[in-house]
Amino acid sequence: MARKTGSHSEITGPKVRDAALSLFARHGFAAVSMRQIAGEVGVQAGALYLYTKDKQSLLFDLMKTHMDELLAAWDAVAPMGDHLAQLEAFTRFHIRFHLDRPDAVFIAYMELRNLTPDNFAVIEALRRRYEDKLEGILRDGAQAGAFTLPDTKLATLAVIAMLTGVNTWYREGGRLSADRVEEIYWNMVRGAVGAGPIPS
Amino acid sequence: MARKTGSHSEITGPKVRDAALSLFARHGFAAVSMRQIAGEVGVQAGALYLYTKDKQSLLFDLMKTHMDELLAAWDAVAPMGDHLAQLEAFTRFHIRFHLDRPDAVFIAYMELRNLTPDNFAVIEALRRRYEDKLEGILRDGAQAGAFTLPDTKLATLAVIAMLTGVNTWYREGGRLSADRVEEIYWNMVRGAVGAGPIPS
DNA sequence: TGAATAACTGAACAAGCGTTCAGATCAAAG
DNA sequence: CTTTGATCTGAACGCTTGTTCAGTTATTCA
Repeated sequence: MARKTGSHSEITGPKVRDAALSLFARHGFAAVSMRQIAGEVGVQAGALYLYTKDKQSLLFDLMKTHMDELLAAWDAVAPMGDHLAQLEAFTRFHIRFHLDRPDAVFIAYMELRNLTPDNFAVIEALRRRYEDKLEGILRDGAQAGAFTLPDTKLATLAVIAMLTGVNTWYREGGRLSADRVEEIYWNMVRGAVGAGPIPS
Repeated sequence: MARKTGSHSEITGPKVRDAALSLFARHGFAAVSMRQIAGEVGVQAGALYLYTKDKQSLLFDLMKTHMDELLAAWDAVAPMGDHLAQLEAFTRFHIRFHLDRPDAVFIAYMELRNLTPDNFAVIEALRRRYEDKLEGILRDGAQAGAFTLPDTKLATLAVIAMLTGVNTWYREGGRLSADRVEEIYWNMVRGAVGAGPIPS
């Protein structure tokens, strides 16, 4: 069964989702046709509309699911320890989570402008909520003297930009393992927030 | 005169360039039609082909010009001082140059996948050459003991990602001046590369 | 086996795409 | 005033787009 009769609001068929994710990431939303997606699934274009209301909903579903998973995954992991440990946990979590889903991350960052205004507002709010997780850690840590930050908001955006950047170059089986990348970036993040030298 | 008879290789008409730059940045290359660009210029679609060979060349020209200007601007500014001064100069230059041309930067980062393989190779090589400027500074500085870097290549990519990220949130007339942003980011970069505490 | 419903096809729709080109229009030069 | 060449129009080209839908096939359940 593709859907409950008369409703498209539930989860889009996994094969359709996977095909759209991969194609949107590779060629961009606007450059991919419904017929290409259908071809990847092994079906005619018309059949896609049993799984999704339209092309826009397909994009929105992908981005919404990604952001929901991101927030849920962090909430499931967010530690209670000292400020430095929290920041380290966030750093490692962000790198790992993003490296595990390069296509979804790519789409979530590059296709924002192809969302309708309503859909954009939803995704933007989720992105903001995620940023706030890090900003909270940095604010509390700065207040407690664990970090030295001239501007908490800018530090938040700078750290996220730096960490997300890993996705642009990391390739599985490359020179460095994901563990080693985490390690190296954690050291750079620690320095950027003025958290003192590396403990021996 | 739009062009020398029989050749499209020279500089694309400025009005066409500007219209394409703005539209590509706002909606994406694939989502913008030649008719939209023509409408912005105040001309019929056919007239665009007096200024550009085809849509792909229009995109390539924009990206190529941007990268050429980026490299030329750095070469015109690159200082000779100590390693820390060089890194500071690069940091400030990168932020300033990118904040001055947000549309071109956006296109150069987002539309790489819409280039033909040949055109992509050209742009990619220029991007690599720019990265090498920073990597040289970091390598020399690390060797001289001015920086503490576990991995020079990763530090290069991390710093560039962090700095380019400014473009995603900076708006003229906002909370912070470009000068102040440079200042704050320079402190974070200094910390990330292990260049010691802020001098009083 | 037969009935019901899910899953899908294949053709059609109007609209828009990049690109070409014969001809109109315009500006400058002789 | 005529000629020349740049500049641009407007229509046309073949093709692709997202989306719909009547009709066919496959699967499930009694």
